[in-house]
Amino acid sequence: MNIPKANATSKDVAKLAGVSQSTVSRVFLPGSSVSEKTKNKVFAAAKTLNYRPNAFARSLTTNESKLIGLVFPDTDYPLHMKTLQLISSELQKQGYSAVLIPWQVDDEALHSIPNIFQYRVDGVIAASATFNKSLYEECAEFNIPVVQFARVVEGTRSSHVVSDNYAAGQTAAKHFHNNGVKSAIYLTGDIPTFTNNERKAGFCSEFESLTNKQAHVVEASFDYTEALDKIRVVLSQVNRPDGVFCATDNIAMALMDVARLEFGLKIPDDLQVIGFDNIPQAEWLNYQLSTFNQDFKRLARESVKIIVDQISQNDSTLVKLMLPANFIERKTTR
Amino acid sequence: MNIPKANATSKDVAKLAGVSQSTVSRVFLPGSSVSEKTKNKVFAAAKTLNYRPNAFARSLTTNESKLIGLVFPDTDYPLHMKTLQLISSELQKQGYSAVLIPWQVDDEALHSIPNIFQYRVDGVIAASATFNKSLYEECAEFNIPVVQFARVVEGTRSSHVVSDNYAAGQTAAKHFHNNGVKSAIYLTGDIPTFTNNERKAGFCSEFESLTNKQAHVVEASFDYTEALDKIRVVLSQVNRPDGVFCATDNIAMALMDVARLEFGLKIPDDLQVIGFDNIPQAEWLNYQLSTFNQDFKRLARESVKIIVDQISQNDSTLVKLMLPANFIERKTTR
DNA sequence: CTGAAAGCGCTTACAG
DNA sequence: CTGAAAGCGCTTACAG
Repeated sequence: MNIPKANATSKDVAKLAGVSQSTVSRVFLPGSSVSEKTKNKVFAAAKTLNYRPNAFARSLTTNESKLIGLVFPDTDYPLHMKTLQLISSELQKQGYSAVLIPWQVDDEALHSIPNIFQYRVDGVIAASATFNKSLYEECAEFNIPVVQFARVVEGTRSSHVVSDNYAAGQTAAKHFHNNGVKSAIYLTGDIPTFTNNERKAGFCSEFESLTNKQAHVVEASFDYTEALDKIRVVLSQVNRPDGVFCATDNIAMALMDVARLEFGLKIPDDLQVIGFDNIPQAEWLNYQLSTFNQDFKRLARESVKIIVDQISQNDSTLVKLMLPANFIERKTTR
Repeated sequence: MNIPKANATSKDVAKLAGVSQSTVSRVFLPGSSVSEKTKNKVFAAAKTLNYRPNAFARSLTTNESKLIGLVFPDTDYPLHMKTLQLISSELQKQGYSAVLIPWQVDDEALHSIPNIFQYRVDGVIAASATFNKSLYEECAEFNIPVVQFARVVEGTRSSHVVSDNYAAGQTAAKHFHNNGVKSAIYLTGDIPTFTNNERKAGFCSEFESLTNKQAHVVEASFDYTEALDKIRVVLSQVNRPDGVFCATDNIAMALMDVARLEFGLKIPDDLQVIGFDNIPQAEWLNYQLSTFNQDFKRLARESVKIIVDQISQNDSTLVKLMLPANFIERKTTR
């Protein structure tokens, strides 16, 4: 076995196959007119030399990189990995690859962005809710389409694919009402996001219109440990709530732990809980949390579709999709 | 405000600044000799035109892409996101960007790899334990260095940075012995990995040499739900174990849930549990799991350092690092 | 269907 | 310190 040259070029392949370099190029371009015979010769030569077209050289002439920038969150939420997984493999199906744009909120933002734009990504998928707007401006400046995944940063104009958070909030309120909840609260984290606000608004307005009572909003934290103290305050109140809709499953679990372990409350008898996200822990024996499931697979597919369409058709139409989030009833509601 | 041209080139900048194109190029190359004066002229022009050097064109001449392929796991384990985060920002500090190589175990493997090699990544960091060897072979063929992060695929020759799993296993055994555990088992998942085997070996051999009793190994699943039944079998045994070292925190939590909720066992009184990974849930009120913490930050830093060194010095020395994993004692051990 | 040639936007010896 | 020119490995009109 002879060792193939580390990096064969189309020229090398051409020489070995006895054709011109442009012919080799055509062979690797889908839809070009090449005879079966030369095609086979070229493939054979390419195989011998272990040839792969150089994507950089291609980008230089075609002016598209087939690279999508992926802005991803800096938190450790159990779902994000799956998200990345889905987006990235969906991208691959369409012939694109994903370049990571890590986004640290507390970073000297100016540094990481320019870096990434040296690679001329064809588009950006943003799966982070908490980053600032400079990225959007930067993209606009370079005419790079961006689609927001499962969230929308306020004050930005871009396509997005999200779950219908408002409707989810309404559904939660209806369930509480049907299950006899008298005093409800919306327990949320400290960072306001658009999708979270939607959930809150849907929940509060629906609960009020149904019961004529106001659902209070309590701001704790998206971090389990940091949320604990606020939760203790809530459960110590004289008129303790008997129904809590939580902004995330994570918060819901903090609530359940404190309620059961420190206040000796029974769930759902003394307290009904609904979460949001359907993280893996939601179906654990100890939690069995009623929650909302987002269709991440479809969210991924749709956001990739949008970005690819915008790139290939050079169409800057803003697309905003809102997919239903399904209520999963488990054991924390009656 | 005038709209800057979407994609200014060094030529455009040169014209505006009144210098040659090569001078512009030098200005953006660290360590080139350019006078302060022309440097400023060029920077000004670049700013006006919103110029960014085109990384693809650069790659074409320098023959390095400043891109690192990142193979990441297909599971939803809570730690992986943090891992990605750390590696990717560490990479950024060194002037590299990360391209995602999603790895589906059940994929027509041949399809996704070649795709990625069209981008000529300078190196690969593999953070997935379960993928097959073709990637390694592919990398070898193209002379691309790879370093394995926190795991090692058996039968591959490549650098790696891992925690000292054997020592962790020993530590767990010592703790059990000191705490009076009489009957110990190692509870693991279904997919054998090198690091997991190390943990098991360290635990079993140490427990035996300490107590003269054998520690049994039970194979359940890395998936919470799938692990449940095997756990029920274990706890139903006549001589139920009083100490279980789990391959992951995830399994440990499945064990705790079943033990407490279905068998009414008290932890740590009736059963002592040690996990591995220190996932966020380990410090939740309901678990307070004693476990081992891997220094992911350092693992990330070291693996990036190795890959960058190998690239820049074109040095193919295999580096194998083994960092200590710290035992975090919480409430599931006495 | 195929080849020769120009060009994509850089870097890098080579002169000066 | 600076400029003119070659070259990196492709794609893409343009001829034939």
